[in-house]
Amino acid sequence: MTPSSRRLAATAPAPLPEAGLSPARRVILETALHLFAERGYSGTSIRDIAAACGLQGPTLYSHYASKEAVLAEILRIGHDEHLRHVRDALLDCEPDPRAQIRAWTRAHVRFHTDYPMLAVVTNTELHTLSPAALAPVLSVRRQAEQTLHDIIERGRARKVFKALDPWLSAAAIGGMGLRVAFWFAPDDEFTGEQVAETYAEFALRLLGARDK
Amino acid sequence: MTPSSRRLAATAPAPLPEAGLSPARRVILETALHLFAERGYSGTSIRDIAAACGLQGPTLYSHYASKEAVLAEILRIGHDEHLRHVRDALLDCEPDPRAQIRAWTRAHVRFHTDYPMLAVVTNTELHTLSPAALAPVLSVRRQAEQTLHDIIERGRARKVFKALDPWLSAAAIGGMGLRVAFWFAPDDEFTGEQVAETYAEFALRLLGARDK
DNA sequence: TTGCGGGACTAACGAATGTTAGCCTAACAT
DNA sequence: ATGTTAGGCTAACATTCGTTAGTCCCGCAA
Repeated sequence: MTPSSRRLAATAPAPLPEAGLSPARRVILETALHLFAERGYSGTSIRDIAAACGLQGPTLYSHYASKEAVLAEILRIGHDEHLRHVRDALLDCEPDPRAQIRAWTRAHVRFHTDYPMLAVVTNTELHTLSPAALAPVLSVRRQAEQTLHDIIERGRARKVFKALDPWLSAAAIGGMGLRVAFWFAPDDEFTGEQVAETYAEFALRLLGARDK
Repeated sequence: MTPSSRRLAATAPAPLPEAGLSPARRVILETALHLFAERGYSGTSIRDIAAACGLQGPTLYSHYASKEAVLAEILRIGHDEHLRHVRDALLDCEPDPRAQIRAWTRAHVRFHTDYPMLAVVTNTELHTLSPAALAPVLSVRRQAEQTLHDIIERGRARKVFKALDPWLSAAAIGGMGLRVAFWFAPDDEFTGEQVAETYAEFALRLLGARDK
């Protein structure tokens, strides 16, 4: 919502939450993530990425088979991390649907505040992937969405939510969280925690959650 | 939120809500809009657009000075139409902040359901514009946002909203509406009207609106 | 000392990019 | 008939694209 000449507010990518990457691969991935987030995948050339790493273009092919392979790994890491966020949040959470919505939304938002570039690329460049590379990523995505749908359905069945349409409720909660990645910056007026907390309350209100 | 191999659900652009376009320009703009929405600006070549119009590449330069000029006009139309939506909605609306939030959100969402491709490009490719071309578009964007902020502030002052942070509330309402353009399709389970109506209710709940 | 592999390099390929220049045709008002 | 204009064409430009091939160098194990 906040207009600016930049595509997203964050100015540097957070370290990738992925173990087992060789140092060279890590540098390439994080540099590519930075450029993809700011200029988009098609707007970034292999030579752009290499130059920002202090390398020559063809050198990247010692580490990745193609430009698309770089994007595919970024998208995989992004979706894995998002799913891990929401799954972990639900694991240590009371079984009350209100607590679960709170936990899910907080985790969802925290992913977008803590990894804004990863989140932006994850959500804007999905379509760029070839169908073969896309399938496993979409599967992870669906799992994260399913957890939210399940919580809403359960809350409705127990009459703790006076939700309007459950599918639209999930779309709204997911959508408002997605957008955070574009305007959030670490040195903002808000901390990631504050945004997450507030959005969790928004989600509960939106679902018509009964007071505890 | 709905995963698919396509970037957005809509399959064809709605006719551009702009009078005074020569027939040739209109065809070019709508074709370019279609391609930009699906593949992005950088992922679409001037020859792609021309071919989809049944033309040769260089012919486009009889109508637009550059590829960027095509995008600039699309973005201008998109932002103008969005602002017109929310402004018109507020004009025939009672002065009650609840009615105004309802009207604003409905208009916001309707823009995204009725012109999904325009909305997607408008929100995805803003950053691609050069600073000179960007400035007037950003100005329009700010006006639309300001109307929402004003309503929220007014509702808080009159104690009809028990809003949490007003800026975050606006970001959440705007963000959940933005996202609609990506999953909405005209032959969906929902009509645009239903989505708009539901999201308007979401907005009121999110703001903690007192019952009338 | 030798062998080897990781990681970097340059040169080069064919294709595609945005754009310019120059020309042709059909329609229409004078 | 004439001039004008809108709208189209082909040829060609310099540049950049993703990618491949082949080479070199450095560190380390045998």
